[in-house]
Amino acid sequence: MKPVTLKDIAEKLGLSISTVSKALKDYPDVSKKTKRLVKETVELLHYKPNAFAVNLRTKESKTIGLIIPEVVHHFFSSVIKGIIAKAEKKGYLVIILQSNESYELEKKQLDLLVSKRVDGILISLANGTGDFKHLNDLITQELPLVMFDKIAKIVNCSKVIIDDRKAAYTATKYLIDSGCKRIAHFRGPLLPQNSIDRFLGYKKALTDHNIIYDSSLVYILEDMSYDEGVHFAGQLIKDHNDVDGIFINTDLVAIGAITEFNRIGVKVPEDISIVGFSNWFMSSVISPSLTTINQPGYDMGQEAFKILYKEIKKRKQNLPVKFKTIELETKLIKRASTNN
Amino acid sequence: MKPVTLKDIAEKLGLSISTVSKALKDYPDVSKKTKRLVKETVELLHYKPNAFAVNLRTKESKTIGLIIPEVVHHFFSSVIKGIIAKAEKKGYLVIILQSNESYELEKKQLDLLVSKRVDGILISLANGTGDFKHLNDLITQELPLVMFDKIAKIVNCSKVIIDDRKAAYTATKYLIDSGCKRIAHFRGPLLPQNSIDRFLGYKKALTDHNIIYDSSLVYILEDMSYDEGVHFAGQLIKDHNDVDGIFINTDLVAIGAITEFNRIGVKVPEDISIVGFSNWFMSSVISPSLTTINQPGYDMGQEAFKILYKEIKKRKQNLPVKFKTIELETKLIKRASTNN
DNA sequence: TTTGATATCGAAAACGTTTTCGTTTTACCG
DNA sequence: CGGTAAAACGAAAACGTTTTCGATATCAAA
Repeated sequence: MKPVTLKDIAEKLGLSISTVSKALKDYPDVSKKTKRLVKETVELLHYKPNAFAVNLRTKESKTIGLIIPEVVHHFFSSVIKGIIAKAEKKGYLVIILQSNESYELEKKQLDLLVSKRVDGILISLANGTGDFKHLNDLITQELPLVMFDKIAKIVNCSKVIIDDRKAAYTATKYLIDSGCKRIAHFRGPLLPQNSIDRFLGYKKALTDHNIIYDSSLVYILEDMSYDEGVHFAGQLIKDHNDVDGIFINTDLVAIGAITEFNRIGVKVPEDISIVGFSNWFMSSVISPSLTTINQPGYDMGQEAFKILYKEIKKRKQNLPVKFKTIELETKLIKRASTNN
Repeated sequence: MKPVTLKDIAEKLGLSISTVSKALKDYPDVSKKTKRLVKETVELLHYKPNAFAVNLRTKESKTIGLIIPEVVHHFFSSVIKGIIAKAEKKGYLVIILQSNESYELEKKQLDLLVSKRVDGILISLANGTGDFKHLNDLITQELPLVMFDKIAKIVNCSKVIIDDRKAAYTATKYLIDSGCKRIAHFRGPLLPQNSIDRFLGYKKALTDHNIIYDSSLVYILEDMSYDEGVHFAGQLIKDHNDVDGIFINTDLVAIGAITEFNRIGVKVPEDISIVGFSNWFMSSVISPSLTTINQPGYDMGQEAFKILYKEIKKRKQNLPVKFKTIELETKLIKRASTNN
């Protein structure tokens, strides 16, 4: 019941292992006759090359690693889908690991992947990640690495991102244009670049339109959950009864907020307008439906893999690789949680 | 810049490769002194065992494969999370593939995984899968296989499921108990076992409560999407103006239906009560919130991996494995889309 | 000192493939 | 038929580990 090997085929055909191997890879120094013979026998015996041996010999696993903060998440699962779709086309498999937004775990997972000797790594950073040695180590090891969405600008590798700052600016400006004068912001934790950029976009939109920035209107959320949305919506109303708009870092939180406003009788958008971020499917369904920024998860996954794939190929041929950053377009999706 | 190998350590220490290897695995025939020495040098040189070589030698990859119909799906991403959480604890990595509800693709992905020589496979069947040869082949190859959620009863392997029939019965009975007399059913495609079972549960609940089963009230959906929910909700109203309840195969469709009913002025639950299935997060948020059956995705993932892990261990020791089926509890979540 | 036991180590095969390089066979031309 | 070039094949090393089994070193007891 042992699996069939090249040796078995060679013996059955009275050939050498080398010839069989070469026949299968269409080497020019094997006659058409034997090639045909070998391929027939391969079919017959259901031979499958032993991936372990191939890996060892060729020093590549045709496998990449993917680390994301959280799997149960509309945006990230779209990314996953984009990645495995593209990867499959190129003959790569994808190992998925979750950092749970923890720096320690992220480090451990990264280590796991290099031990497994994946050919490259895609990563979206955990909120807890403020130190980047583990990533820089990869780069000095010359292991292809591409960061997407939650990136660190300081790390020298390829990246796939959106312009969070611009998108946040657009979102906030839309609130201003629709008549809001006093606009709050529910932002994410302090470390991640995207929550910083979204905050900066929000702030710039205000000052550009002669609205004084008031730091007491900015709420720092920890885990960006539905429950936090509920909580801070209530809190906001207590703290500031004059707020007429909120730009919220992520849709899930915005949905929590809308639910809470519905419950306590704050009318959206009549009393308070809301713009979210990411365009979760849910956002089109909640009532009132949520105006938000569309974040192209699927495309981001595809692009990230495409870059990684190119870098893997370059490295294999010992060619120099130059890192690049591509920025994907976002779009404001206007719905019912804002006026007009 | 070559990676450090056992040989490097052996040379540096004037030992043999065998001794170094054994020192690292705490063989009893290596002195404490050399063990310490070896381990120090391992730290010093940052030695990491070459996984390819280990795989080849030990004939195992410490990797499992996971095939699901669709990644961007609340239930399935919960399952994924449960699986990788448990797998990580046991030192296993998870390769995820997507069948896109296609039988052909499912077969191809399965093939990919066996070529990669994963140690075991977890699978939830595609809607299009009606033939099971590809699965039975795995079993004769003695490759551990565990099916979950969307299973085939006929395939002889371990399974993790819920009692779809009972759950559907409960859901339908709840509609009846809350006063519905004429209850429609939006079911899934014909092949998958769970859409069959849910239909049977629905039917039995009706007849057990003296409601005549009317096949014209059963709508067969193809891809279980939000859009289908919208479409069939409209259709139902046209076809039967006397319907006062619907049991819908899955929450996403139910949400489409609710949205459509809201739009065309059919009141839920006053005019029509709705019960869904799966308990997507979204269901608690839509208005009216959706009464549904909770399906424990995370637990299902964990259980599935636990069984697979045991089977892998058994096989390794050449012990006989007996297949088992575990059934997880479901729960009716009462919300606002039903009376009372 | 010899013996036997025990502790410590190393040689070597094996896992299955890829690839280089040398050897043999075939074909062709003079 | 001899010679040469091309075509077809095979031997063997290499990838880095694990593990068996035999070899050596150590030490106590006789």
